[in-house]
Amino acid sequence: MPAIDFYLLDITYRVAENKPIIVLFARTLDGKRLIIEDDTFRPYFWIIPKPGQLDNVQEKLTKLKIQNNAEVSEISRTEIRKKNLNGKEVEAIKAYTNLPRDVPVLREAVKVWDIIESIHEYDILFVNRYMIDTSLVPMTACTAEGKTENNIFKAEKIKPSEDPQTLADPNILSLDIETYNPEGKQMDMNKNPILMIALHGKEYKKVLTWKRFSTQNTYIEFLDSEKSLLERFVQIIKEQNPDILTGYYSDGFDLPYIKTRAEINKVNLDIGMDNSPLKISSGMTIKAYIAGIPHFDVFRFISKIIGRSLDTETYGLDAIAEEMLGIRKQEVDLDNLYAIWDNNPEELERFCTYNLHDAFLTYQLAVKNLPTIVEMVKIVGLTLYEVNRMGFSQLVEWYLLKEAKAHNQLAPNKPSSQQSKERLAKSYQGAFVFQPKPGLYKDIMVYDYRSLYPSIISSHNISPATFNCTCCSLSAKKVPLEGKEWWFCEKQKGFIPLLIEELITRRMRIKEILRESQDEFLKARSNALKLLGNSFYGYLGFYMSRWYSLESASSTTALARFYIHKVIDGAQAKGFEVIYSDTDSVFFLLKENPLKKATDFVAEINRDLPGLMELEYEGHYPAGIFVSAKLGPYGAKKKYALLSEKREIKIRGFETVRRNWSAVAKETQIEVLNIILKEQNPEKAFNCAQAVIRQLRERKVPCEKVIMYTRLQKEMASYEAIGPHVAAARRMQQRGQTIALGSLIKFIITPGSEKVRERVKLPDEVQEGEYDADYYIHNQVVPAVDKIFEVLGYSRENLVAPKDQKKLDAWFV
DNA sequence: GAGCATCGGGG
DNA sequence: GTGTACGATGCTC
Repeated sequence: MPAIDFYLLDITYRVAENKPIIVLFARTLDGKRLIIEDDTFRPYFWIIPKPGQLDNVQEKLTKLKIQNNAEVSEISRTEIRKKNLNGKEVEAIKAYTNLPRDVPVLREAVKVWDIIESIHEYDILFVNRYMIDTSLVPMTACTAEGKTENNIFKAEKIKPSEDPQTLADPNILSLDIETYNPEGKQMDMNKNPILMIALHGKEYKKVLTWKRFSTQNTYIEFLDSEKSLLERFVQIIKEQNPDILTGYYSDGFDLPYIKTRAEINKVNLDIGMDNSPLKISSGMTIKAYIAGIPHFDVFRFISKIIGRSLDTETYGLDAIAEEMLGIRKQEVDLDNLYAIWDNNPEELERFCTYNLHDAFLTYQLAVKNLPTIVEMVKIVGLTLYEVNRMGFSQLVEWYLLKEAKAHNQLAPNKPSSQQSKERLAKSYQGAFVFQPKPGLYKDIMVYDYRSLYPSIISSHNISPATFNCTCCSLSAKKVPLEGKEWWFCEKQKGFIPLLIEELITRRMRIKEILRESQDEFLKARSNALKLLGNSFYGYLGFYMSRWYSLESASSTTALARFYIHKVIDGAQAKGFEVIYSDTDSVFFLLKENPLKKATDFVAEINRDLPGLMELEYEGHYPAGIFVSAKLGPYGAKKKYALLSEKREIKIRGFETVRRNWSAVAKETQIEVLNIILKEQNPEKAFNCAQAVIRQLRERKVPCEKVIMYTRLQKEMASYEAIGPHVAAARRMQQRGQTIALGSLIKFIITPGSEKVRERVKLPDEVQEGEYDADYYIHNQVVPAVDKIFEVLGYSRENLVAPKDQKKLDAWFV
């Protein structure tokens, strides 16, 4: 029988003659598009009868028939299987139906029978069920046997290839649109047309627009209407034939916009590989699907998965591209695009450049993030489209569902709404954070537990199935939680701890290889394994989880507290001064102790740790500063700055660095920390801060350093309190600029005796030196550094009104 | 302070 | 479509 090798890109199904037919969208190894159909797979779900009712249930199932208008739902076939459900062996009936849609109908009918215990896996989408049961892995090579009919390969057998290579160098095409928008942030796709569409591929650049102007740019192509622009867009997608289509928030903006405009202009958007149209599904989250072309929304992936490991707090394209690529967006005044479109089309070129640049950034971000998402696809076993739209808990859940099949486990059900409410109402104790003592320290040793939560779950066999097992009730060690008699099985490894152990050891092996050679794909795999492994703990305590277990989640944190205390107490007993600890890390001072004493101590801790748990050396920091909290004499948690051996400053939690403070405040803070930590010269740092204050007073600070930035949080009309930024926004409106929710407001506070809001001016309205020195001193520079100097014994008054400086005998505590 | 509502991203 | 979102933040009572 003819066989064919292919990369699987996407999957859907259709119904013909009361049979479901799986449709696989693939790319052959030589780059051609291919549709494969498999009509051998049938929907099913599981029923567990009550004890002694197996035959009764089975017989009743065979007779079950639900008539709904012309449609009849029935169980076509049953099988009896021994399965495992949360640690218990059960006899379950596998009930097949004709069509996927029969499953919910029949489940409703069976649900009320009093001879059944429970029903399982009735809500797993048909195509996902297919992916799990066949073990096919998207983006990697698969093999099908069968024959070609009418350009469609009819598969009889289908499986992963012997050597399942990953699709290398896929053809990615990114898109970005610009729209007519006279109302600022408020957008109306039913009213306002698309003005431009930019497309960017590896060797492809194009901007389509429908107003002519003279240009030398060959990538700009003029059309004569929005309708022809959209038609040309469809044509280009078909010509370029991308393996992946990407955009930035294209789920929620670009593609829905294109869809709406295509409907208004009566343009056929049949860009699916089966000629089906672009589908926009608007539930609570809007999604854009194209059959056969995985749609990769970079924003979705970053905001759900990658974002938390980035420094940026906003997920706008500009901030993300700057952090991940080191390239920013082009600056244009988008608020005026509509006016220029109407009145000055000769000025449109820079908007086309801007449009293309956004598509370029998106393309680069897609290339950069694809390896990680592809590794996730390979672990979880669902399509890129699906994985792209999942959060951490869903990734874990689908991974568990896939592995459940392989381990003969039945999946527990999702909670009912009643159950989720009950789960939401419960909480438990989290991580331990050591209250730091404010101070400037030297020779700080930092150790942390490697993958603390995952390694606890694995090493202590934590899972719903192993919780308070009957076999170990007397012998097992209890979880260190007061008032609880909790333990986890010590005889039989649980399904979840087994998987997490696998993830950890797989990652350890990869990291071993990575020590020798830097390989981007192995790095991505390591990253994907880490992200997934770290999500198990959260998953166990997440109220929507199938394998939810509050006992497991709270035992994990209880053990984490136990193990971190072990290090804190042990270090103190050895004579080290512990200055800080948060969740999985401990900071202590070396003082006069030799380094060997610290390494010996840590080796001793490691000897007693079970399983995969390990306390690792994180670093030695020659200097570090911990500042005090807003209130009281104790130190602020999660707020410190360290100097590494490589003489790099590591700042945590100083909010002024991140927020939209003026440059003069930010720069002063960083400079002060640098001098204190690198030169260990508080006096010089103090003088530096005083010098800045003096320069402010003498109006020598350039205006660009005193500009403040705020993004409008509300529509202008809804502001009751007129803060400086609202006053600035009003000024901008008076000058004819369109201001709405989200507009970036730049302003400067100028001198005078009126209220602050009456002294707000826009950057281009002020002369050099025209700023309110007192305002910048007291509201910007001083708050940015006063906590730092407080630690050093300088008071706020010293800083602002320079007199003789206080002399400190010892800078280091 | 709990409970409800909105927002994010995009032009 | 064998599915329904999520976590942070602000506003109101």
